Amino acid sequence: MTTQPIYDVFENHCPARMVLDRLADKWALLILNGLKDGPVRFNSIRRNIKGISQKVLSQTLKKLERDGIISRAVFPTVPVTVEYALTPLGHTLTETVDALAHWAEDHMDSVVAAQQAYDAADGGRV
Amino acid sequence: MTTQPIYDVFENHCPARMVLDRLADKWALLILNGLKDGPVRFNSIRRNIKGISQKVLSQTLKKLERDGIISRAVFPTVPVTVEYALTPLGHTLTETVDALAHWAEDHMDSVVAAQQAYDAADGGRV
DNA sequence: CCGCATCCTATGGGATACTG
DNA sequence: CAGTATCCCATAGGATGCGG
Repeated sequence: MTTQPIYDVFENHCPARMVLDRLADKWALLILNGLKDGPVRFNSIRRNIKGISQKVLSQTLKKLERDGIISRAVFPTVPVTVEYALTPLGHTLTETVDALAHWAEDHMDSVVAAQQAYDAADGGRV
Repeated sequence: MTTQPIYDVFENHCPARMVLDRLADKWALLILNGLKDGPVRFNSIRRNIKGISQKVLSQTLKKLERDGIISRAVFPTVPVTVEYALTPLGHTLTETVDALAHWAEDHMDSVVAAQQAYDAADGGRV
């Protein structure tokens, strides 16, 4: 109890595990990545991220807001306008999230090649 | 223009989206993180990652192997010994994955605080 | 335009038991 | 030790329709 406050993602009940879990979500990662250049409106995000449903977007945004990673601003226009943006806390994430997304784009070829090699060997065993 | 066939994680059918999806998995992230210091045996990984089931571990390892991110080495001892390790490709990921895990550990307090504030406000509205 | 509510299916993932 | 195979349930998440 004295000096055990170091958090560890490998521990089952550590809050850090929970946080990592939130981040380990493709939709969340894509949303965060989409917000890195400034506030974006709901339907704009939705259009940017191909394939996301309105429900999932809504849910994910709310979770991220609850986590203090993004903020939600409502403008009383008619009809209403809502903008989502990264909070300062959220900004500390952009680099990392960006890195992950870029890794995916950069090494995709290698991954696809590896998959084909694997399947051609005995992975595709039937 | 020169290099426009750049893949885009925001595109629905882009392979990069698939790769990101693979990475956006808390178990995969934890496994990769656990392998960053060298080869580890199956049950050892399992013990290190609290709460992972043997089924999920097995599945995730296989996927990562298929993706060429980790390698699997079998030693014909009795009983058999199997070691998992990062491939060169996998090594290019460690920094990023590490960053994500560290972010979770470092900013967990802020996240938890944000959650409580959110719930105390109107998030907990019933 | 923003987003909640509902329905419904597919999948993730835990527990358990068995093989090489 | 290192898995594979089942069973089985909880949840994710798509589709659709309504309300502010």
